[in-house]
Amino acid sequence: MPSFSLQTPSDYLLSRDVCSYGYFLLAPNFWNVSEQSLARGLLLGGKPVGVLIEQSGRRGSPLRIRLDRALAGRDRALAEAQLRRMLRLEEDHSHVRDFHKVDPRWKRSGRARLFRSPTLFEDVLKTVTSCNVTWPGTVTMNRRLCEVVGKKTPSGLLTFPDPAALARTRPQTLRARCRVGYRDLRIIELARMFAGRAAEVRTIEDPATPDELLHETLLSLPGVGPYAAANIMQLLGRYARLPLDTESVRHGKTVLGYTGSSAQVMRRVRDHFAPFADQAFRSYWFEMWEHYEKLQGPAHTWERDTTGTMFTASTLKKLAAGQSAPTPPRQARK
DNA sequence: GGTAGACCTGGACGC
DNA sequence: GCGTCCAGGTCTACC
Repeated sequence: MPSFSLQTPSDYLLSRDVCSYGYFLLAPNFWNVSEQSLARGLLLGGKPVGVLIEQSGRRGSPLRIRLDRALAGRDRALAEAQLRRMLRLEEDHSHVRDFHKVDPRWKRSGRARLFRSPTLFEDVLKTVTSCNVTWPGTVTMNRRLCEVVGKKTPSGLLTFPDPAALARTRPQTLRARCRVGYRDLRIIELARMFAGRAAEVRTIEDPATPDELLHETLLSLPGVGPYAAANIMQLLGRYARLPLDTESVRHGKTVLGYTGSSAQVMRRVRDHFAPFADQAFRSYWFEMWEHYEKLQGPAHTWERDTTGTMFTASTLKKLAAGQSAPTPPRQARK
């Protein structure tokens, strides 16, 4: 099996830094709990390749990337760039230290990096498929998008659909087979914008774009409102805005002890994290993540098809109340 | 600028 | 097993 190694920042820990955001539970990602490794397909110039990512030994040790087909120079560079994006390998130790200076609560565990997708397009689609739907619905939509529009690698792993393929897909197919509902036309429009590298996409991808303009541009995308725009911003490494949703209200009420209407609780949550300034999202997120781990155990022990499907409001409510969790649904959080 | 209602799916619940 | 209710963020129409 062809393989190569990838250097990591001195504090990098695969199990902690992958299992840090719910997208690690969404297809085509597959976190193998017993092996503590991540497998998925990547698309390199339209051609699929399966990758298996492992880290043996201590934090900061290099990653071993096993491939299910050999890669030539350019494809190898493309694969490496996608893996670096997904694993946030550009966020080095000094970057992590900056966050821990603002919020020292996470210094001991070392939490700072948030898992994301190999491409911005996949991050945008994963965000759009997490809106106005419960978590099991997001899980289903991503799995079916990969099964129906994604490609199979030589070893049978799946890739996330590329924009060009999704742009060619009929809305009825997305609705009937991928269960995306009314999101069908919005997803196709997004795919067209990314496939055609629309001006909006170039603005969003440009690291020099100021936060305000980035936010406005994201809001102009189909299917992207205030929650999705703020979430895509954190996925781009802009942590000042909070993607406030019903989970924020639940966190505000159950963990922070706030009372009042949803709008009032949301305002208090936003004000609570305002002192963390441009690190607000990470403080907010790791507080919520710690709460999930208290209820479900460490994230690196969550199986995609069982624990990973259980993040529904009612399950969390029951778990928080100390009741036993119900049997998980057949199919396999943010 | 603020608000009400439609959009669609699937889980929960009652019978 | 079936029917009904409800959760979930975005978008449009309307005031």
